[in-house]
Amino acid sequence: MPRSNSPQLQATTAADLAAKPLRADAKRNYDLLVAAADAAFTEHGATASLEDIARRAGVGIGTLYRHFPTRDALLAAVLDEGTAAIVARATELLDAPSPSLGLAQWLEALVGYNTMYRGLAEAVASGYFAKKTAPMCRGCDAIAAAGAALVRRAQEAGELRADAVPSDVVMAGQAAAWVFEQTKDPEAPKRLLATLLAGLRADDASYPAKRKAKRAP
Amino acid sequence: MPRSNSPQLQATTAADLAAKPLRADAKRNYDLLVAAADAAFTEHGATASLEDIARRAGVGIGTLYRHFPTRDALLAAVLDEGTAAIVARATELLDAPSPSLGLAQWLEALVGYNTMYRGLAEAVASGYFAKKTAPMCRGCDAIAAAGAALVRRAQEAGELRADAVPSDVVMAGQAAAWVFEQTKDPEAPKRLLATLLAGLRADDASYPAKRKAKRAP
DNA sequence: TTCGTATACGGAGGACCCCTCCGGTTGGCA
DNA sequence: TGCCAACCGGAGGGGTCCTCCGTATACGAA
Repeated sequence: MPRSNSPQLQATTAADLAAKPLRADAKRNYDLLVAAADAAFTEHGATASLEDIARRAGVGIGTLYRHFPTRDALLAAVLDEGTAAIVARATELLDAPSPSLGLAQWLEALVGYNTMYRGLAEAVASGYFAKKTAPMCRGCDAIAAAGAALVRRAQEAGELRADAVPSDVVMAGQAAAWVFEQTKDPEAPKRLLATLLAGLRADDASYPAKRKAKRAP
Repeated sequence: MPRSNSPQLQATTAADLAAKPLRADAKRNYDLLVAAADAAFTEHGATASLEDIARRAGVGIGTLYRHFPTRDALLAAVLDEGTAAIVARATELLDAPSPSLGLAQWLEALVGYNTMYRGLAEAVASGYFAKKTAPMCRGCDAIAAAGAALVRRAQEAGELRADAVPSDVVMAGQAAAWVFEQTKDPEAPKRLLATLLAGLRADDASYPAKRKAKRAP
């Protein structure tokens, strides 16, 4: 069911970006694997057994590893559609009337994305910091960039503290997703996000936050 | 080095709370295991191999499982001291001149606690929601209660929004620790905590947070 | 249509891990 | 000193990850 050569952010996996098209059987197995992985991840979370996924797909374990050398590669392929969607949503919300409200809406969407499978927030977050070669990286970078643009827009509109770090805001979205995974309470991430955004509002008078108050070296 | 029958919160493990004292060899192996586990967790994170821990302790795997039927039981034993300390710190900070500053300081300590081993934030957080029988639960409940007291004090002092959910604040501390695990940037959780506390300040004018603004069903 | 080969397949197998079970050992009391 | 409850150790079954290589097949060329 997933897999759709989305216009932006296509070529998520090595298979896609290789010029030569896959052989017919390879393409078939690729699709079977992605579908099976989606089902398994949904059922057992992002740590579902890869051998089980191969079994579900009716394919040898070797075939799985040939197509997806790494669990993250498979995860990235399965998430392809969703990743494209969240990035698209960001560019869409770049035109929202209220920049800060747009950011808030996007963060909520980000939580939804990171919440598709159990353990996903962790996998995605680690994608941000993985070496460039990691397959997850492409998607994560795109998401981070998309979020950062929203943050900067809100800052330029004077709705967000100028000293807020864009990547922090995106990371906070991940953290909110993580909180949901732990609490299983759908309201928990919303509350977290709300107070977080409140703390990011432009009017300063910040918390005790000892800004650059480190004692001299 | 760990293990100290701390006055409050003693009897963390089944072994402690059983009236009859352990036989000499059992006690010795118990201590060896806790020490080995501390080293292994430090080195490989909270998912370190239990068989490796038994090997380090020079003890059979069966002995490990007899003393600690569950990985969480072992983790709880190893964390014993730290748990007592974080709880003690909370009661100590209950007397801090500024309630909100006291809360901030405690949250920073909480991040430190959850950051002792990689993957600890996850383990501790899941302790909050585990069934009562889980060994981790005792410690987590104590921590949660301690944190909640600090939150309520700040609320009563009018320094924190009255509608803030105490457990949310503690959970946010866990989330900050998780963020550190991901980013490996020691400043990241501090910034997160700072904006969070800023968002929790008493003066309302909250974010777009559509409080109870759901459209009618 | 047939053939040759690059490409892809599958699963056995080694390494690791979890956890249980039970025959053997030992501490400590009578 | 002797006994036995308490304790020990590790073999073993089941699971997962990942590699490697002999076998099968898709498909372009003849």
